[in-house]
Amino acid sequence: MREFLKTKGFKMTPQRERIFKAFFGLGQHVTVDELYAKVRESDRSIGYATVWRNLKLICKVGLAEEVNLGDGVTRYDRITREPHGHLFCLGCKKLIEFETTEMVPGLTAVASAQRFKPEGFKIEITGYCEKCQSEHKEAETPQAVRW
Amino acid sequence: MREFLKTKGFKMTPQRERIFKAFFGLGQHVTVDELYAKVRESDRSIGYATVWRNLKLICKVGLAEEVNLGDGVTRYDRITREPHGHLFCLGCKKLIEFETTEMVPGLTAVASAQRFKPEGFKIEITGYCEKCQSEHKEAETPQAVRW
DNA sequence: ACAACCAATGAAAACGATTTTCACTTTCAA
DNA sequence: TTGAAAGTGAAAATCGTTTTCATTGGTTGT
Repeated sequence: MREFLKTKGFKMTPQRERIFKAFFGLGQHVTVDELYAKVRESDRSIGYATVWRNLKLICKVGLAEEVNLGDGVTRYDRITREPHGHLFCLGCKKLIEFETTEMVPGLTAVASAQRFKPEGFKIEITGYCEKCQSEHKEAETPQAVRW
Repeated sequence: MREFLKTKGFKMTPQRERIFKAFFGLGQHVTVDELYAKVRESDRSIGYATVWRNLKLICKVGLAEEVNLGDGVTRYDRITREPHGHLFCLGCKKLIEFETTEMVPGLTAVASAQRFKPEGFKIEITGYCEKCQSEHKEAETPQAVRW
C-alpha cells in the first residue's frame, strides 16, 4: 500500500494506515461519519477532516467512488471487480447491489453515439424493500405542505 | 392547472402561477437558483423559499422529479413521456438525455427478483462531452492534495 | 358578501454535510 | 541530516437545503 501510494505521488502516514484499513474492513457504501466512528475506535486523535480527506484520496487513486442517492449524504463505494447498480430503499435506506455487467455494453454504445467519453456508469432503482413495503403508507391528499 | 391543484389539495396563488409557468417554460434539469432567477424577472417580490417550496410541490404532484448528479446541486426534471437517462459532462456540467425505455423491463425484473417495489429508475453516465474531451487534461501525479 | 380557517408567502435564521484555512507536524528524497 | 512538500487536527467557512414565524391571502360554508 505504501508503495502503491508512492507511485501515485502520495505519502503513507500512521493515520492513513488506520483509515485505509478501517475503510477496507467495513462493507460497501460507507459514509464519512461511519468511517470516522470506526477509525476513532482505534485512535481517538484522528480528526474528521483527515478521514474525509483520505476518503477523497481513496477515490482519487481509483480504489473507491462516491455514490449519491439524493438523501443528502455521500457514500463511498469500494470499486469491485464487477460493475453493479443499487436498489435503494426509501424506507430503511438500505442498499442492495445487483450486477450490471451485461448493461455496460449498451450504455457504452449510447455514449459513443453522442461522441461522449464515459468515465462511469450509475444505475439506481429507488423504491421499497420487501420489509418496508407493508409499513409504507401512501401519503395521499396531504392536508398541508410541511417541509 | 388551478383545478388540477385543487384535486391534489393545494391552492393556486399568483406566485404559484408565475413559478409554474416559469418552470415549464424553462428546459429540463432546472436548479432552484435558475428558476428563482427566472421568476424574479417577472416579479421581484417572490422569495427564494417560495420558489423552492413550489419546486418541491411540483414534484409532489407528480409533474417533476429531483435529479442528483453528485455535484452538490439538486436539479428538477420535468417528467416526460418517455423514461430517460443522463449523460453528465464533468467538464461543462451539461446534461444530455437518452432514451431508456427498452432498459426498464430489465430493471423491473432485477427489482422483483429481490422482492423490491420500484418507484423510480436512474441511469447516468458521467464523462466528458465531445467539446470537453480535448480540454480535459489527465490530472496525473498530483503534486499535492488540495481540496 | 362575510367570517373563519388554514394554506401560502417572504425574510431570515437554522441546519447539516462538505470543504477550506491555518499553524504545526511528519514524511521522504537528496 | 535537513529542507521542501505533503499531511494532520481543530476550528471556521461554505453553501445548498430546509424550517421558523409572523403575516397575507385563498377557500369554503353560511
